[in-house]
Amino acid sequence: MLGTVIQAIDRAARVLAALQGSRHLGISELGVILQLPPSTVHGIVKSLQEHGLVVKEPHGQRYMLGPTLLQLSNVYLDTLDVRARAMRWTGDLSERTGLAVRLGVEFFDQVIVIHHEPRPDGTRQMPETGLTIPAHASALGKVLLAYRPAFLQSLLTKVPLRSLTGETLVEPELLEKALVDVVEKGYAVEDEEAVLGEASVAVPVADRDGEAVAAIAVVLPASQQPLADSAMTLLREAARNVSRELGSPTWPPVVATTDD
Amino acid sequence: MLGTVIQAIDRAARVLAALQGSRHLGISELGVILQLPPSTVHGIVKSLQEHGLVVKEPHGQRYMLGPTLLQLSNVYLDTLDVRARAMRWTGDLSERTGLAVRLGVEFFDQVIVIHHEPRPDGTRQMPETGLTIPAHASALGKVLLAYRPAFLQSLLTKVPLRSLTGETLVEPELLEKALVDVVEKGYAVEDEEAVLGEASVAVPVADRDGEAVAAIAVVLPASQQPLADSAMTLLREAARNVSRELGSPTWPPVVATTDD
DNA sequence: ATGAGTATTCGACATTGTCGAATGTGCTTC
DNA sequence: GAAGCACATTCGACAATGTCGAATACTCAT
Repeated sequence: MLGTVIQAIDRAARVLAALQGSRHLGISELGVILQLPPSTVHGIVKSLQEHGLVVKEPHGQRYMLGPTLLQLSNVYLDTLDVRARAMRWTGDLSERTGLAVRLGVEFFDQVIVIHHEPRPDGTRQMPETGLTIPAHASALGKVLLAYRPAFLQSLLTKVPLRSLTGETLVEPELLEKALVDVVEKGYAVEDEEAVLGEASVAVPVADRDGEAVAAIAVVLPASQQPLADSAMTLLREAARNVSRELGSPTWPPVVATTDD
Repeated sequence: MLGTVIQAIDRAARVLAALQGSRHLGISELGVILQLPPSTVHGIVKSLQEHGLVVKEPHGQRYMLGPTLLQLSNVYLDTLDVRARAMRWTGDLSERTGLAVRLGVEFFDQVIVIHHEPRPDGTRQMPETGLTIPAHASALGKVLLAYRPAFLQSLLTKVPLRSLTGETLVEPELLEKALVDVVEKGYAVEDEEAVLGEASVAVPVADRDGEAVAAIAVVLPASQQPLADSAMTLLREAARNVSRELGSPTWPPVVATTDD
């Protein structure tokens, strides 16, 4: 059925995606973005509104995403076995390294953070759960690309790769070379490729098939590169512990075969 | 158009709602829940899957909610003016009271937490953003019911009201009486109505129309009722500060007229 | 109050979604 | 490994639904 989706549902999802991008949009604006007549867009938006998936903004005519998405996403997070098992270990990791920790999974050509432990220094930090980062520009993403060749293949159908900073690897050949390195070393480094001034190191989490299904990263200021050996050890231990709880026979994982 | 939604989109939303309830469901199970043939359900699910709104579980045939919901909900939270403005004040409130704080808005017959400040005592607490609570069983909800009569009217079309604990108010007359009290006092109390052992006190947040659009609650153990006067003052100040930033001409808000 | 821009309603009809039948897949048991 | 059962997925006919242009209503700025 892939390739033959229900058009009305596809269009509804594209309305949500447009609102994700631009936040507040009127019917006519959505029509322009989606290349659809206003009356068609109106029908879609009203149908989504009925379920709280979109709402009209409080003082105007434009629409925005709605609260049902928040409720559903809470359930999504609750359903993730890897997240539930990682909570304790990522918490420990953050406490013992003094660093923020991210747990990420594959999300189209990106990685999405499904759990975030802020730096345990008492400062106020923006919650990161739900943030998406291009896979090739993040340590989390590079780990998943390295251990999941199908993910890399899928990504490479979408060249040109986006450049976030001057440090982002956008040449496919350079990226592939870097990913070989990741598998050899068992971890990936991100050095200002996604966010200036920010570095991170990520390692894979393996499931019961022994394949990488997630990645754990610690985040540090770029000026404090490279990561201390002690933190590296704690990072690897956390990932190994999560992997063991998921039933993984081995750690680090095997590189998945591409003909899954 | 309310009442004449696009059926395919309505069905897609109902698939999401079914997965919200039961977490993991196969096509046949969804068919039973939705009263639709498996092949129809399959088309819907595949269309949602294309956009990451549902995924197949890692080792099985059943489906679950997908990561796109997390990304979209992050944007939803980011879009909320009241939340952006409340972040600082709820943070202060939590610090100064030593209590957990919730910011909630109306969500069908419930209230949904759009921001959560954990108790600032360094203990690990479950994140509550995205949690929904029946409106009549929570201080947050009772404030909104009291100041937004249309919300109460909508709720009362859905009797019988659900009982969560032996303390929950389920008689419409008792609830309405309690809500009159809320407006007189300017705050609502929740005393083990939603969760045994848990109490909270909530006050309204007003927007530029001078109407309640959200509520802020502090959460305390039921054994520590009633809330200290000092904390009560801090709670009211936080709500007033958020309201002022939203452009409210007055605080506490007026009770909205029912013919909005 | 007026006008422009936009949202919403309405209804004809073509296209799309639906759904029953057939086929394929996965899992359990022997 | 084979068989059987439960369930998922594919296929295609056709009816119902979604689409979209025209008309109407609403909102906002001047």
